[in-house]
Parts: sequence; structure tokens; C-alpha cells
Amino acid sequence: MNFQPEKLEHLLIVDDDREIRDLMARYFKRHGYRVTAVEDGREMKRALDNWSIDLIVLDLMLPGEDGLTLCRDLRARSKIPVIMLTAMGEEMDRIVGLEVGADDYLPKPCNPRELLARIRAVLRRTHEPSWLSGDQRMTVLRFEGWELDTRRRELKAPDGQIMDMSIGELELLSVLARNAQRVMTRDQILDCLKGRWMQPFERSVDMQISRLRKKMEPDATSPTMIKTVRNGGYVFTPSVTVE
Amino acid sequence: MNFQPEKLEHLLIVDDDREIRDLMARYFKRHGYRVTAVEDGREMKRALDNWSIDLIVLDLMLPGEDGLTLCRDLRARSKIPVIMLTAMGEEMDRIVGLEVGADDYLPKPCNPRELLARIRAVLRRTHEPSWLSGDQRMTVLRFEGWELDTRRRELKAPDGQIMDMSIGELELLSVLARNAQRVMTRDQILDCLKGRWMQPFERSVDMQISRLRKKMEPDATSPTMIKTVRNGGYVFTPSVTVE
DNA sequence: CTATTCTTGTAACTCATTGTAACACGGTCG
DNA sequence: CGACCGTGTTACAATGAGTTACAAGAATAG
Repeated sequence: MNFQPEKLEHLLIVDDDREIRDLMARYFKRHGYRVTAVEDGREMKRALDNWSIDLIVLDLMLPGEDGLTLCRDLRARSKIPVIMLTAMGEEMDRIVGLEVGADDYLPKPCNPRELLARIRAVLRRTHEPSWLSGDQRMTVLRFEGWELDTRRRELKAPDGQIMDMSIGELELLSVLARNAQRVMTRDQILDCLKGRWMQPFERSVDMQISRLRKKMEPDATSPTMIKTVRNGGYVFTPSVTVE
Repeated sequence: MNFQPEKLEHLLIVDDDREIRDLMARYFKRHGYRVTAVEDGREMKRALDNWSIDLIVLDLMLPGEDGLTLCRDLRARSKIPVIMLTAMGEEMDRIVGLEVGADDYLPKPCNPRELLARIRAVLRRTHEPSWLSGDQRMTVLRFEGWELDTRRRELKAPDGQIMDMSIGELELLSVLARNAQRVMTRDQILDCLKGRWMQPFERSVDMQISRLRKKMEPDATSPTMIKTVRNGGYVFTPSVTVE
């Protein structure tokens, strides 16, 4: 449900080829989008801090940090949809691209019209309130008095105490929080953590869940926030989650 | 009507080539999905009427009604995500496919692994957190002082105590409460629980009912809320039910 | 560069849930 | 009154989940 006033969707293009960048920017502007075009990962990050971006078109080959890495990092802390472009038409790259969390993939050179169609398809599915896709806001997740700062990697308890967490616990909690109220299978959880976490087999999720609960749930026998669904997976059920 | 999150995601494959169909079905089943495979549009519609489908893999070339038309019709009345497959590698077809409302497109023959990755990607962005779009009303059921929160999976007794319940008991109670004052056969109950519960044979309902009553009915010999109808099934008869 | 500590995958064990069978109870119909 | 049928209940086994323990690997300190 979207209560926002009509607004232009803001695309961020990341590509080192200036010509292509400008071409795409003009094309999408003509089709009613707000567009920002930058040339590398550093500028991308700056843009994300300054704007509320709705979708990123990301070239795989970039000077400095490469597209795959950028995409993975991005996915770790926000749900902003990403469409990857690459000159290498290898099948493996496509798969890796998708597994790293991209929402779609296109080989270069690509027809702007097709890219536009895919952008629309992705946006149609992605439309979510800005507090999810928002840059700054996504780094801090709040629920029932808890505060998870994914950038500083800190978890603050309701009593203000800052807890010591391992990367794994933190990532898992962030995935759960981002999918609150939804039953997630172990498989889905692993899927979300792919790249941020070695991906072994399903029982390690149980383990990590157990470790998380030990830190967060006062009464281990009846968890309040992280519930188990037999044969299903886990649900994160804080009373309120926002921002 | 079903408002609860599905445990297994249910894929519907529509392809006229029996071999491919079976191959895909097996592959996805192995990866934890529930799969139904049919060969044309007619069967597809029947399947949609009988099951709660989460995603459709749709071949463009079909006997009878063609994939594009089916997809457009589908999109007109539901949001079920669709991934289109086609043997013709024409670029135009890809674009048309996306414009017609498909969520993704893949040329045939396609690598099952890639298809799986795309299915996951689409499902990931399709399943929005249910508290955003979902019907808030149905999540908390109230009756005679009891409160059943299906989302948080908790049952609160009239005295305010939160009871410890297994998922099975909870699901059963939720089905009963949603059909209050109506006699439900064991068959119907099992039907409602399909997918959310192992679906064995009818006596397990009796068992679960018994376990439920033990928790909810103060006097086991004369149940107040869950009544038995001989040769009929069970009725849930709270004095007042509010959603 | 090595030692120590922290993290996390894996296995083994325990506990909880639930399907299934067996039996008990009670009403119904001949 | 007695055999039968449907339901309630007890008991048990199978499966899944929680947890403890440990070892391998990564990170950190010295």
C-alpha cells in the first residue's frame, strides 16, 4: 500500500562510459523518470546518501570497486532494486549476478527500450514505502525498542545497552527484520544471506537462530520475537517495525 | 479465502512438452517448492481455481490459447507473478512479454539453475511484507474474551495469559474461528489446512481438536466453544466473533 | 609470524509435536 | 438388551527443532 503522493521515480545509473550514461539518462528522462548518472562506486555511494533512489542500473565493469561487489554490499543493507548490465555475455555471469542479489540482468549492448521495459517490470513489483528503500533510514532498523544499526554493526537493547554481536547474527537479524511478519524458510534465509555469509547447510540457520534468541529473548522457552513454524521456517514478529 | 502466508511456495508450470514439464517439476520439487505442472491454458485455469499459486512459469507457445494472451488475461485480474519461456529468441518477443505484464523472461532451452535463480528473485520481490498490504483485520480474531493473533502466532486467554500452543493447534483454531457458527466436516477442515499442515487422514483432526479443547475448554466433558456434530464434523460457537 | 580468541559449521543428543493405532465410551437401532 | 458406529482419549513412534559440545577457520593481538 502506497500513500505517497505521485512522485517521479528516481533512477540511478552507474556506468563508466560517459556516452552510454548520457544516452540512457536522456532516454529515461523522456519517459518520465528522474535520473542521476554517475561513473563509479564512490559516486554511487554519494548519490545514495543524497537522494532517495528507487532503482539502480549498474554496470558490471567499473573502475575501482567492481559491480558485483557493489551489488552485494548494496543488497546487504537495502532493498533498492538493481539491474545489472555487462558486456560479457557469459551465462555464469548472469547467474552470479542474480545470486548476488540483482533483480534483473541484461547483456550489453542493450536496447534502451528493453531496458525500460525491465525497469518498469522491476519497479512494478518493488513499489514499497520509501522507508524501506530510503538510504539513511535503512541502516537503522527499529523494533519493539530494539535498534539495529547495520552500518555501525551495533544492536541496542531496549534498556540502552549495546550488545556485542557477530557478523552472522547481525546479518541474520537484519534479514529477518526486513522480512518481518513473513514466514521464511531456511532456504530463503540462506538465499538472502548469500554472499554475506558462507552458505553451508540448512541446520546452520537453526544454530544462528538459537544464538540470536539467546541474546534477544529473555525467556528462551517461549520466544516473543523470533517464532518457529514447524515444517516452514521462522517468522520475525515484532509488534511494530518501522524506519 | 486464505490470508495466511503459505508455507511452501507453489509453482505452476505451463508447458506443452511433457518431458520438459516433468524435468522442471522434479527439479523444483527437489529445491523445496510445491509444483503443479499442466500442459495448456485450460488446465492452467483449472489449477488456478483449485490451488493457491505463488508463481507461474508460462511457455509462450501453447496449443489452444497462446501464452501472451493468457498472461495478459492473468495480469488483468491477479498479481500472481509470471515468468515467460519461449523458444523464439527474438528480441521483440522479450519486450512484448515484459510489456504484457510478465515479471521476467527466459529464452528456451534454459538452464534450470538459472530459472530457479530467477524464480527466487521474482518471489523475493513479490512477497512484500504482509503487514503492509495485507488485510490487517483478519490477523487478530477475537471471541469471548479470547484473542488469536495469527500473525504473531499467539493465543491470549480471557485472563490475559498468553498460552503456549503448537502451530497445528493454532492453525486449526484459526480455521474454526474463521468459519464460526458453521458446521465443518473433517474434510473441509483438512482442505483449509492444506499446505499449512501435513495432510494425513481424518482422525488427526479429532486428535488436534482434542488437544485444542484440553487447552481451551475448562470442562472437558461439555465443550462450550468447539462442539461436535455427530456424522457432521465440528462447529465453533463462540458467543461473539469479531475479526 | 605465531598464539589466542572469536565465530561458525557440524554432529550428537534431547525435547516437542503430531500422525497413527488401539482402546474406551456412549448413543442408536434393530 | 446388545451389536454397531462414531467419537474421545491414551499411548507410542517418527520426524523436526533446540541445544550442547567441539573443531576448524578467521580475526586479532602481541
